Amino acid sequence: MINRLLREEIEKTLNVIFPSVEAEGVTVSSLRQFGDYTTNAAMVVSARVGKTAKETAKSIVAQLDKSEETKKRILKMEIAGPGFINFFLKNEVIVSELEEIGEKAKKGFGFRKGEKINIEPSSANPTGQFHIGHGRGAFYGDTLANILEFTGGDLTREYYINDSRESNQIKELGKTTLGQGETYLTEKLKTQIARLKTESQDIGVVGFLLARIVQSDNREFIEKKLGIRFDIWYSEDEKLRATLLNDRTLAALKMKELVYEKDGAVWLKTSEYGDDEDRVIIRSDESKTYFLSDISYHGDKFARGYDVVIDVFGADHHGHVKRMMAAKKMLGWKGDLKIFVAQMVSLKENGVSAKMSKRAGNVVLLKDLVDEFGLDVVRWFYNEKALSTQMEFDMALAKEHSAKNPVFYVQYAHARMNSILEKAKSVSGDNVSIEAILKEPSAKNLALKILQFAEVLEEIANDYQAHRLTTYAYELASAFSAFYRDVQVVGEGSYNTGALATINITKITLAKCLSLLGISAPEKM
RNA sequence: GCCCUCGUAGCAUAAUGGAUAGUGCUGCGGACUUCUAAGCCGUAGAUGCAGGUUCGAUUCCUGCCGAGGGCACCA
Repeated sequence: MINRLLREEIEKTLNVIFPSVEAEGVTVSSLRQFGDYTTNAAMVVSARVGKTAKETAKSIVAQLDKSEETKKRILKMEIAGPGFINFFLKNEVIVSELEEIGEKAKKGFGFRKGEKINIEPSSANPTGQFHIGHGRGAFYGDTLANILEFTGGDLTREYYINDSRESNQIKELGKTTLGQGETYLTEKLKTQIARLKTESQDIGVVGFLLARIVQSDNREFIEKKLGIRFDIWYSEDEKLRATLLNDRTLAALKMKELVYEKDGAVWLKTSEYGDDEDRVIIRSDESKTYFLSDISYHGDKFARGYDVVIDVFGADHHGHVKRMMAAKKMLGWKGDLKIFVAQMVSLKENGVSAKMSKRAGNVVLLKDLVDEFGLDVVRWFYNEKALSTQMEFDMALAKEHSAKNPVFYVQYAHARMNSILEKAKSVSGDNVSIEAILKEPSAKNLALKILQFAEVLEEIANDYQAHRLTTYAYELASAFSAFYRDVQVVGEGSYNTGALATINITKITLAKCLSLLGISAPEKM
């Protein structure tokens, strides 16, 4: 790929003229006047080599000019602004790159080749249904997993079922089931209680059995309604409690002298490993805390040999990041632990922000969202925002705007491409090359946008900011719209071969974007 | 009080420290005899405040203001 090749060339160049200086990136130029690709390498490096940015740029360009690899591909290089080096590609190079992207968009990229990656979204409690807050982890995690897989990763999508009968949540659920309380009680829960068949009066047992029903309903919702597949449904009760893994974790921590007793409870010395304070792992009533389970669980994940373990936490759990990182250090887990925090989703009604509160009855369920707008709109809605965005959700406004959701723009572009490809089947080609078509600015612009697909995927594979893919998909659709406006593809008796080939690659690329986003790519609309 | 996030136009948001802060909705104004008008073209409108670092700051640092979240032997 051309940006990688240029990057390597610059790296080599810097090695020659400024040894021991790191290379910088090459990216698609923001504006056409700045060439096709651009690099800020000279400006970044200049301070370290004690020259001005422009002098540095001149040296780099002079050295690049000597390279056969560069000469073959670059029409010209310009030094512009404070020291950018802008590259203008030969059209033949754009064509070959385009064809390469067309192939890769089918087969995948290799940025994360061979890495074993485990990803787990924050799971819903076993006490109720998915609300709009849960959508973030679920959709973001799914899209990110798709992208990491498409860029070569060996992915395991995992869902943690926190169904331990020792947990207080489960006990509360049991009380509610037995009519001893009303915690978590909703109309939905009442129907789930009605499905429960047990004679037991033990709150732990009853709560556990009810949680199974709730979790099973949630699982069905995730698979059928959200269309998200998981490779592993990891039951806390089966995998951590029943196997005594929690006990072994505890023993290991004791052996390493990482715990102490205080006030009848067992504490973990997390504060010595970057956490704000020490944490209880065994309560004074001898029951285990959730944190101990979480340590066992993550230890188990790393023991399974993942190079990278990714968690998506809800914002209300962000305090857990430090303690998990502390646990990783303590136990020396090999591999990367990446924890992303999805910010809160709040409600807005009549222009006024409101907290989502089950008690106040103003919870918006994810199910209702999908029923109202359809999965494509909902997935786009979540996928277009960074996890760090504290999004506000206004149901009334969403209804008003859903018909104008950008997802339709992108899907419409795809349907149009398909329509053109279909139409061309009835006529013959005129043998115009892609290179000839590139003389049209909007065609060249579209081609360069397609080349950017590799760049976007590489960025996401590196920094996990999966929402960039929606931005890219929109830009690609937009570049196609301009192309469609300016270039007649199918004429009276023939079609333009180069233009049709361009459309074909565009369609493959756009369809791949949509499929990675979990959104359908309709053939017609 | 302490800790973590976040503050970008009327609204929802984008921007590995880069060139003129991108996009959608809303508003205003256009074009239709043509491969799908769910489309196209034009126009208006934004980085909370004050410093600092840098050739260059929406981005990094400090303080302030504002919003959200967390500070349990709940999860």
